[in-house]
Amino acid sequence: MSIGEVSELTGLSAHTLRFYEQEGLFVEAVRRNSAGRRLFTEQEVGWLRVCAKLRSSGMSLPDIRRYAELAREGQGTEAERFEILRRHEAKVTRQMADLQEALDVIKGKVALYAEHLAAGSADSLWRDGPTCPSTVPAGRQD
Amino acid sequence: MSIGEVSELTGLSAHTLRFYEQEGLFVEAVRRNSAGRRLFTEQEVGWLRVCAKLRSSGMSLPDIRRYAELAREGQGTEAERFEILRRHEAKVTRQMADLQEALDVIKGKVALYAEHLAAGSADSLWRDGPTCPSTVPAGRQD
DNA sequence: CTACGAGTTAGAGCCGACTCGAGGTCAAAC
DNA sequence: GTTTGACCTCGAGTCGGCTCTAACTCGTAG
Repeated sequence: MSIGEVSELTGLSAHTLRFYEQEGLFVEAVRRNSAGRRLFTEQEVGWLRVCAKLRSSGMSLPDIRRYAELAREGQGTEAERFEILRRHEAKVTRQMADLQEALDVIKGKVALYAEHLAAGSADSLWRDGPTCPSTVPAGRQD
Repeated sequence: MSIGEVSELTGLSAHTLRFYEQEGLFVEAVRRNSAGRRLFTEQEVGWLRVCAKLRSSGMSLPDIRRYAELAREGQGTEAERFEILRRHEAKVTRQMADLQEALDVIKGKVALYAEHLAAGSADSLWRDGPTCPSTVPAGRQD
């Protein structure tokens, strides 16, 4: 497969694929054809898809590289690879919890605004005009 | 409250607080004492905590600034503030889904390794020595 | 034959959000 | 009266991960 095809299949730009090769993210050296163009295997596409997930969940390139290095070395490195994965799993789980916390705050504010806006539009049914300055309650609304 | 106290309370560094002021993230101009030092109110601490959540969930500084500007303008801007919040809520929800997808992939691999390692250690009970080269099965394990 | 499209390299540039450093002011403690 | 520590401003530096550019090489189609 050419770099363009792999780019299509993985959603990673050709630039990024070359960059990843340079960064040592591939498990095996990328093969080339007679003209020096990269040739990718299905297996590499699979690996790149995994890489994409690791990246999108915040694993750093050095960590992915380390993992790839271990996979390259093969047998005997499983324990460390496992460790890397478990650490990342924990990290992502934390991330999700943080995000959920933020989401709760945001939802709280959204609900507040929804209420406020509903009340506002109810108001404008009673009074006349949108610029009517109503009594502003104690706390500023931000 | 001094910048140091607010830093404590919000978890944002003093550098970051000054930076945020400069970036126009505060709803009102930050007050100063006679010596030119910043004085913060409880309200501002509350807002900064919200900012921290917005940031940690990936809202950009320009978006937070916009929101703060609208809050500063006060009445009549609620609808747009609401919109900003709803858009961000949707974004965070998407983020969580993506993260969950990545987490599923990672968990799948973790499970695979757990299995593999359990089998490996079972092997080493039967054979003698850790470097014994067993028959490598078809697919490379990465 | 030449134009096109898809690839190649090395290296520079970009972006957001901090983060840090230098050099200075001020108030209170010793 | 000087030392400490917390603060100030301004501007530069950092970081990761791309992203883009320029100049070049191929192989094929018209």
